[in-house]
Amino acid sequence: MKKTSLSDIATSLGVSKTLVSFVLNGHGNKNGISDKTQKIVLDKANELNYRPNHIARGLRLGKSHTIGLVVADISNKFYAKIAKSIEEVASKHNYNLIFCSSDEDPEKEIELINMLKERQVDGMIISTSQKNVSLFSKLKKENYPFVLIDRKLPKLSTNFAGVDNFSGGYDATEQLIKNGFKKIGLLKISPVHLSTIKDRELGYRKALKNNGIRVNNKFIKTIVCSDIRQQVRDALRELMQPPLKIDALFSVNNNVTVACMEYLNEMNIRIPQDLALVSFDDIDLFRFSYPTITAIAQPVEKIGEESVNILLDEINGIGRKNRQVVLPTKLIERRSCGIFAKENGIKNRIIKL
Amino acid sequence: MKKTSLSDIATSLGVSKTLVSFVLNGHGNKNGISDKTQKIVLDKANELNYRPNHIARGLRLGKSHTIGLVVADISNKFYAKIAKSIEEVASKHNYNLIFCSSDEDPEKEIELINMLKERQVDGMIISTSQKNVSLFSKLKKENYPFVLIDRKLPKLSTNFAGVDNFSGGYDATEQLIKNGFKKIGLLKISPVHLSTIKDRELGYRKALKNNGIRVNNKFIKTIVCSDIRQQVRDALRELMQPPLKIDALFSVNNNVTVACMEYLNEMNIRIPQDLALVSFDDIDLFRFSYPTITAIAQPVEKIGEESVNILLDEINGIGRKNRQVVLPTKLIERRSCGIFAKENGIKNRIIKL
DNA sequence: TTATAAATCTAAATTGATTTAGTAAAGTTA
DNA sequence: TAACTTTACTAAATCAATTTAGATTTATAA
Repeated sequence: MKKTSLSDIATSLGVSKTLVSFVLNGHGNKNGISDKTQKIVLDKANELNYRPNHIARGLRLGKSHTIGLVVADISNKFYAKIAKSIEEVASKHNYNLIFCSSDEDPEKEIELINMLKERQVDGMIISTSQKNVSLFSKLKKENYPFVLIDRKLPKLSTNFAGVDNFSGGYDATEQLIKNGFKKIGLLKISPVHLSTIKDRELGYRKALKNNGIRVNNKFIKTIVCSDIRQQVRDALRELMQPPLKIDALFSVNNNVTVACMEYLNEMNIRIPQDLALVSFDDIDLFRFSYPTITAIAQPVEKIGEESVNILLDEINGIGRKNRQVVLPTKLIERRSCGIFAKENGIKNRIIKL
Repeated sequence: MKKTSLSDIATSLGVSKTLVSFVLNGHGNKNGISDKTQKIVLDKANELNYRPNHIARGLRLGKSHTIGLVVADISNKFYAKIAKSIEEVASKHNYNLIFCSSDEDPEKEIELINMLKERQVDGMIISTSQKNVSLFSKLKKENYPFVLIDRKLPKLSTNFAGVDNFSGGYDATEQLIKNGFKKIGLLKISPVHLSTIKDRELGYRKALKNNGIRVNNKFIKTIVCSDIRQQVRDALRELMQPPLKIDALFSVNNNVTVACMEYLNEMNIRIPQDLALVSFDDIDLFRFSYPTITAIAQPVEKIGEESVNILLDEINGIGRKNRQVVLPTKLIERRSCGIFAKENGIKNRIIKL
């Protein structure tokens, strides 16, 4: 059963393709096609179960009505949720999504973006792993519409949708300080050049400083994202033993946090009695884990929504260039940050189950 | 900066498009293009930063090198993981993915499949919500390559990749029986016509029967998927009160299980002391929750992998039709099913933290 | 009755790549 | 040197739609 094309309809009715195209696109009246003819065409299209060939139309119009989405890691629930929200909003506007994951590999990201260009996507939404600005300054020069999400490039002005990571890092750290902790470690994740990681660390440093605590650089460890499990083990081992002996930890990434929980559980190190914990990114697991985990929540749906809106505006030539939407984060207080510390005194932290 | 096309290269070198096409597709030698000319073309393509227009090529070749993926619910971690694995395997074969979620709506599913056809995807991978067989028998008649995943249609022979849900349901139930429970409830999820749900229930029934326990239909409740939270509450309330008073529960869906945990926690009903629990689908959360949750794990990566392989084989006209890959499930034993029941006697179930 | 306007409809170009069926020129052989 | 082969290349059709510029036909007005 061959697919029905415009010409099939035209031929079978003995009219021109032009006429059929006009009618099916709703331009019949505008082009003075009689109502009778319009009905005949519509009926025939229906009868033959006509479906327009989107590729042919795309070629002719130079538009694919498709958005490319490149996330850094689709297995991360944070990005999965953003992807879902982007898909939803895009499909409301009749745009489709081609989605891909760069797996934090800048080279793969470049390849993916080239692939998406070959596929003539109308625009892209990207959470970049690039250190260098060149990929995106080129894209800007080519006038290719794109929006960065989550991570921004400090040296380049682009469209952006994400959160205020500095405040997030600040709030997380301050919560621990408020609860009486002073020796607060920081686990960040490589690549360290990412704006998100950097800003969260700056927030951490500022919070300590504002509360009269000296930053100890030995308390700050970097986890390489390809080997989270092992590196978290090593880092925690060092951080928790003398001479460092931290009593609280701020983890800037949910995958790192989960690895921490795994290790701590294995070692019978109690949260928060032996080590208090605050994580960036609020994932489902943190509500149900033992103990529940205090986290900095990001408005994921909102980020997805805004990014699509900005992109579609740019595609349609509406609005200004280089729009930056920076959304607030929210601290979700749970058990892991030692919320009972104050009541019971630091020496004798107790939590209720 | 306009994009470079084949003609641009041809014109700027004063040769034909044919020649350029031959060279860039590696058919230069086959078509007797001299090495010198080939080099000139390659260099020029490089200089002009030529990228083939995938849409134009797709139109000409009648192939888009794109696979459409329709899942029932992308926010379900189970499908998210399958999607990731499919994307990975597909991209290895140079295929891209357009992914969409039907949100368990059969009408939306039909629309999505039509949309994917308009976009000329070379094939589709679908976890269907259809009750009716007609959509897919039509697709078969049209010779459109597709593979069903997770859920199959008992009345239609198609390509399929998924697990043995009957055994999964059987194992889950038997585990509870082994641990001394006799009043075992079942929470299934609507729409109930889905093969997965049906088979899991059959497994549950068979396990009870084989162990000499009469099936009590009042122990079986259906949760409507659009209102999981409330319906789980109502169902559990009824199941746990006299006269039913179940002591164990088999939940056939991870979202339902999470809702159960939430409710039980709220009500201070202890797992497994007051209610033992086994869930279908092993998600991260179950490893870290309090208590940890016994679950029937599905080989998600494998399902994704197999589905792509079957689809690409069909697209390339290799292999037989209607291939069915049924993979085994695996019971992951954790705390929630009362693993200490036997040691301590049923009257005095104790778990260690 | 003829010019003009309005109402309907169409031929052909276009989009960017692939591919079939060639051509032209140079080289080889009888 | 005519006939053939080989080498190196190209014109034009094709895919399925959209759209510009115009062609008919009919109706209206002078």
